[in-house]
Amino acid sequence: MQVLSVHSWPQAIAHLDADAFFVSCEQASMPALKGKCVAVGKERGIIIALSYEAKAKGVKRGMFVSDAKRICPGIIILDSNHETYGLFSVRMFEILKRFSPKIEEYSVDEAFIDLTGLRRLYSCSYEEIAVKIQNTIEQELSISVSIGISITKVLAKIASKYKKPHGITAIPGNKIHLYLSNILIEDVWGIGPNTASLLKKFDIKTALDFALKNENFVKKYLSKPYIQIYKELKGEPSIEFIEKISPKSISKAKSFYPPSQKPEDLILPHQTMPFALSIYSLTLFLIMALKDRCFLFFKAISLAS
DNA sequence: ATGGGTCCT
DNA sequence: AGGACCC
Repeated sequence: MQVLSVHSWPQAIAHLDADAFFVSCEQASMPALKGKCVAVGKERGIIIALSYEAKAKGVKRGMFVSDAKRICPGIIILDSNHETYGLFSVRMFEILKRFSPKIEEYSVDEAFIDLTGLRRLYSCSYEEIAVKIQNTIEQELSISVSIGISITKVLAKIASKYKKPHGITAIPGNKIHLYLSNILIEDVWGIGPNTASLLKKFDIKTALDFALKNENFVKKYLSKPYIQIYKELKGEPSIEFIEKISPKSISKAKSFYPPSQKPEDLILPHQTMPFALSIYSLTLFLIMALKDRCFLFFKAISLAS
């Protein structure tokens, strides 16, 4: 089997993914819930997050609460509390910033951490730095995380998912092929159902099958994002590391049931009022928040159907 | 499933 | 504007 990259660590990118984040936050706030079947999503009647104990009983995300209770009697269903999750998230990123100045906040519960060159500072391997990060978050926040380390973002993503929950997986450049052969093409970050089925027509079933194609093939059939993924799978960094997440737009959208046919439909039904109010409060919020940044302006406040 | 995003063509 | 993909 051929080697995709000869160097072990030309750079070291970690991807951190919290385990069952929303439920972990609830369990950290209410320790009596630890080790139990717990889910979040009571208010809408649909499960949006669940503990590993509940997953083991076959409860799935998107399930009706009523079905979850049937499959898993005794499951504790909680209202979601996004403000709390946001606070845990902020504290988690604060911890990460103690380990490296270069952090990408990818979502509430995910981050990329550039660890390149930090082995000397910590006098240990990249994998051991990841263990220190994992332990610190565990001790200070009572949140369990999984961490993957490799030489590109796409490979770090694969690594963090490789062992979960509470896993640490390091994929050095000279061992990429050993891991990619176990990864289905549809499980690669950025490869959705459409692209996966296209690639399967060319007999590409695993991430390794894709990485071993020649570049001309990839350029012939696929667009830019997929060429980047292809390069990253081979160990060549192509996706930019984004240190600051500043939203380019803020919007509020809602669908109407039944679909609106005429302008009055958007005004008359009383259930559209909360939407009108939220647009109004969003506008007020933006005016307050952007007051002293005169280069920002409203391009559109839209109603979507 | 749904709602909020990004990037690319 | 529409498509594909992400969490």
